[in-house]
Amino acid sequence: MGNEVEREGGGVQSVDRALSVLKLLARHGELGVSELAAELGVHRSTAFRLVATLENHDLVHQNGDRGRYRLGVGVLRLAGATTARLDVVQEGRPVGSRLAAEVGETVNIAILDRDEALYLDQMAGTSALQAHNWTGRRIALHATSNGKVLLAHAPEGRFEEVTAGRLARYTDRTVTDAARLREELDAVRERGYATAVDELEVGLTAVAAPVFGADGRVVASLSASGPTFRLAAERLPAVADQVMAAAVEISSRLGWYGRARFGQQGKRDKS
Amino acid sequence: MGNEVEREGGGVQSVDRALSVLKLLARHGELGVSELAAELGVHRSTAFRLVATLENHDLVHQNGDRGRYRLGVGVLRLAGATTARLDVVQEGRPVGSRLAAEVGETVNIAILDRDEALYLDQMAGTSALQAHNWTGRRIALHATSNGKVLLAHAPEGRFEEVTAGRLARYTDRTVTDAARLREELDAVRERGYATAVDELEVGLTAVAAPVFGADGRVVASLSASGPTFRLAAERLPAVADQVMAAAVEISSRLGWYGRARFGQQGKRDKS
DNA sequence: GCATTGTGGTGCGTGATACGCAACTGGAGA
DNA sequence: TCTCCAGTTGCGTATCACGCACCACAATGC
Repeated sequence: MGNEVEREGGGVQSVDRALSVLKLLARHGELGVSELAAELGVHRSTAFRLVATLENHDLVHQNGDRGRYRLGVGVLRLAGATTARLDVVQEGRPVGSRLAAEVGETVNIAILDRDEALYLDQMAGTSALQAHNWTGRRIALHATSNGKVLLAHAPEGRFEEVTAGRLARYTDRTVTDAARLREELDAVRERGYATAVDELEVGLTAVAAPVFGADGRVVASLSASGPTFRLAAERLPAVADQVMAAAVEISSRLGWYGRARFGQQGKRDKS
Repeated sequence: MGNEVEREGGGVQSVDRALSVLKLLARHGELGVSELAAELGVHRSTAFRLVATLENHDLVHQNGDRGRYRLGVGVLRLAGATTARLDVVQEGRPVGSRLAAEVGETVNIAILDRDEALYLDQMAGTSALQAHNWTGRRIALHATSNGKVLLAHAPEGRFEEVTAGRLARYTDRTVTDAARLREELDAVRERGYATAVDELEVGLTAVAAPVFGADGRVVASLSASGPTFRLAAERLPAVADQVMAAAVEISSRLGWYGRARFGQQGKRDKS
């Protein structure tokens, strides 16, 4: 066949196409059979059978009787199972909850997803003011403490990708200069934690530390965040110590036996 | 047409199998190629190619180099797009936020997902104590105000399914008697709202009202919830009015022009 | 240490199957 | 009413996904 479209997915053709349908729907929100067919480069009937199969599994949902298609609740069911099964979340939740109770602030767990931070779980603190819930959100890497931690430990090259375009400015304290960001990331690796004060939102401060997997690579970031007036500059180092300790404990639960670089010996998890 | 009514997945076979893989992983958490092949009733190589295709789209993730498979972050990406695109969430968020500000309590939007309530979105209230975030959670129908609303307006037969087994008890005020639950659901249809006081968790009170779609059926439930001492019995009717008004506004945004069909039980064909 | 058993992973030929075609249906404008 | 364009569906055929056989590697047993 002549115009072979760059076989991005590889593997089983029809499955590949079906998953592409999901991605297209994620991007465009709502598409008709003909539009999908055009995007995939297949006949309308083929596209129809793909969405019909997806619909049988509740992964897409049709508007009205002969309407267009959009993503369905089956996706949400899968997502619930995904976060519940992810090691980081499973191991991180009890530790994170304790940390939230200790510092009295909201605790988040985030992972690196492409060029953004993906927030997986959130544990509410005890204090009055609570941040908006971030679970499932994806936020730029340069404006949050979690993002800085993840970017600081990301595979080489990611930094260049992120800083290739312009860095979005959220407040007047957002770091938008690539050189300054690089310096800060160096400091993050050095100290073992990152901070973000009024950088994503005025009045919001956060501290984050890396969580290591069994292979020693950073798999997630753990943060505590709250209003800047409660997380004042002089309190940050102390909070950072608590966050780092919690992050190390999660790491050890994930099978990380690496060196205790930050002066904290992780408790060993049997099994 | 017609001979194959039973084909569970129907449609494209390989896609059907791939989606079954996702469901199996959701249920079991972690499976190897051979286990998947056994579950699907196909050859190992076939199962392998399916997961490989899924992996190319980040929907599954392999543990280690030759390890087992589990659901991947691609699912979370899709889920983010799903909730963002769902009509109920899109139309409900502004209204829900305003409601949260008005009553000062946490507002949730939930839909009926099989025999559970699926919480789609949450808008934080202004008050001190904030409930834990429920977005993405799935909770039993008989113990929350949202669940009661959804169950009260669910297709006939759902009630029997839910009450077929034993109803889980969460607190000593949880309704675990099917007959009493049925009475309460009748009242919910009558009044147009549901309440749950200390039924899921001691100290937690909620009020919920139905959201109607363009076709007049209940598509979601809107609730306000907070600590019982703030949502005392004498305040509940007033809060319920606010919640119902907000629910009606969302309904009208969804194209619902009818009047609330409170007390309508017409769809019943009991035999 | 070597065989054994099991796993994930891979070329290859072939027949089931998923595809494109074309005709159908039903709603929306003109 | 006609036309147009969308989502569907029956059908024959060539494609492509399947099972087979086999490989590489790890973890067992002896």
